[in-house]
Amino acid sequence: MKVTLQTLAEKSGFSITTVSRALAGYSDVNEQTRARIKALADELGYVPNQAARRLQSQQSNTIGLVIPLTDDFSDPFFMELLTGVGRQASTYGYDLLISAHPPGDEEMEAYQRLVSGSRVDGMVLARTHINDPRIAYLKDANHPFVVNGRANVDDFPFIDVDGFRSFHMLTEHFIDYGHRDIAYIGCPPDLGYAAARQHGYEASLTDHGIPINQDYIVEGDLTKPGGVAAAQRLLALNQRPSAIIAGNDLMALGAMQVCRQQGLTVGEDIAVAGFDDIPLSSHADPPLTTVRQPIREIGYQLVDMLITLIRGDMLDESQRLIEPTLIIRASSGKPLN
Amino acid sequence: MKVTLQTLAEKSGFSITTVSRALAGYSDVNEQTRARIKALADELGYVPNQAARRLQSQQSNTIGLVIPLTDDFSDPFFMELLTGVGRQASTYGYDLLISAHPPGDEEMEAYQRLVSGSRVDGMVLARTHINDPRIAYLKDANHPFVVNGRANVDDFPFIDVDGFRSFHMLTEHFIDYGHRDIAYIGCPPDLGYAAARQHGYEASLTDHGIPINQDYIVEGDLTKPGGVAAAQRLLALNQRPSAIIAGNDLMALGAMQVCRQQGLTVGEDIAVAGFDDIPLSSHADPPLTTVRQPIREIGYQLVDMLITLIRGDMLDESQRLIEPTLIIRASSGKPLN
DNA sequence: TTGTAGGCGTTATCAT
DNA sequence: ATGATAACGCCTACAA
Repeated sequence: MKVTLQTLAEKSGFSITTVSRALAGYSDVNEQTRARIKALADELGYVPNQAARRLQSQQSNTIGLVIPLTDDFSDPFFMELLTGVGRQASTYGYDLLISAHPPGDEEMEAYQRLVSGSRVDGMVLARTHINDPRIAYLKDANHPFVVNGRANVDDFPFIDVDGFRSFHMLTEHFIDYGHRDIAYIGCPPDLGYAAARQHGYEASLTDHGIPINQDYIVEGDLTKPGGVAAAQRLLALNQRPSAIIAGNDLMALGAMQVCRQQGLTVGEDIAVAGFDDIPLSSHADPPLTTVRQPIREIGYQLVDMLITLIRGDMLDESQRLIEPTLIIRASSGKPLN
Repeated sequence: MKVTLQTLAEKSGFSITTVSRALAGYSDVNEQTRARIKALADELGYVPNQAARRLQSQQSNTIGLVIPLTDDFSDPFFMELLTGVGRQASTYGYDLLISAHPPGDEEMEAYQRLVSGSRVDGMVLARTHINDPRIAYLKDANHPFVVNGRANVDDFPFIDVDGFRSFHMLTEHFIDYGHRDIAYIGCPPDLGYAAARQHGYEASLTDHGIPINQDYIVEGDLTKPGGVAAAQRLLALNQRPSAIIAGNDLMALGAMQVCRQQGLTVGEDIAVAGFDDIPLSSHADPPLTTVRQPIREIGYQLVDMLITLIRGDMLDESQRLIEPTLIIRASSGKPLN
């Protein structure tokens, strides 16, 4: 049932070599011969065996992507990234290998299996940590990889949305609306983008001479329950904030939920904003003000970069900071007077 | 830089065979020898080359999943499925190969590449069509596969949520609330589950002696814009329905949007329900009544089945219909009196 | 307990 | 224009 070059060779009377080259389009094959072989291949439904091809070519034509599995996982971020990466990979004729890993699991092992085992030609990393062992490993292994996000050492190819700008914009927006008591639900500090986001928030306050109130800065874990917990702490303060900026939309949605439960009308009594613009956000009640990062587009570009690296070509621009877009919705409320 | 069995053999002084078997845990290797070889392998960071291993074993230890890429794509369904499948696959030590395909593209070619090219040991199919060429192909190729969803011939392993029951339940629910003018936004009829869902709806009406009004049955395309279009037609009817059941949540959300735009308050002036319970639904305004299918759980079970098939074992139960859960939310409104 | 000798399917090199 | 041969890295009879 399995058709190999061998099969075609026997049935056609030519050698394996000739069959192989006829199919590969080499010029030194008689057109008659080629036609006959191609017809036969079609007829028998020949499909090259990838394992053999890879063993021979030392290439896998596959891109790897590790998805961290949180339990909270309807994470739309990865779906979008996956979509972008998968689509673009397929246009290059590359497969996409997904490794889905429970958190805490030895994630590094997954990387080693993929990389050193020659399963993939290159890796796409996302959600980087400040000291990311994966980056260290891939750099050390001298294996092609691209990153969405940054780490403390930035001497590797990455594409990221400008986190500083994003949160600066959000904070400006609220200050613009008249808020001064603006709280911030941060991201886990070990994440690559955590610092930049918080700096953006703080810088905007400072720009306007608003002192930074440490009570207004709480840490979140990127999940909705995390947002709930954080917001509860903020609303329990003696002087509760009039606006809350969350490090991502999921946490912002959690915060909104708490506000509602405590009888506050989001967009009137309190303003809330997030970051990501996940689909949920535009449908939330009220729709959530946020910052959009073009994740799918980032996925495309990541693959472009990665393929370039895999081919051994030079990157004309190995680090891109993408301009975010502020999306103002009803959760911001109206400007205070 | 690459460490192969060859490398270990040279450095250790043993033959490739011995090294191979020492690492594979064969019993006929001197424990001293094994220890030395293992230590060496660790030290040098040996990782088996997958391509070679696959070529030899004729197995890929990989499961394939094709994701259809619609442009409307924030489709949470596949993310959930992917999560379930990926997670379970990894517990079996299997990789997950994703093929993301633009719609209309020769999807079949993707399958052929994966299957006949020996890239994957088995396939997970989702969103099946009524006459699904993929199923025909995989059956013909005698290649292990499992399906989420059904087709017109059901002699293959699948797991599906009971679509008939689901829409029967939804319709019962609305009839219970006092509705009689209940419209249905259907799914593309070529989808495997389309018929069962509509039958569930119709059967419930018939059970209660409510005539089936063809004007109340319109076809949708599973997208939100599709739901918008369908709802617009329904609301333009002389006697507009008092309740709308959509074939999935995305369309239901589109319908809700139209209702709002036309000045109707969903949950009061008109009732709306969907199917899937995507994350969006619980956050919609008002939250959407729907039916939940445990997608991730289905993903686990699909992989269990598939691995069983790959190993050549028998399935004790090759077709499972899963009981859906009705989730009543505010979009149903209160019972009419 | 260890080693030798194939072979998995493909491509590249070198003859013919 | 075509074919024989080797090699990619691994596994597994079969020998020793």
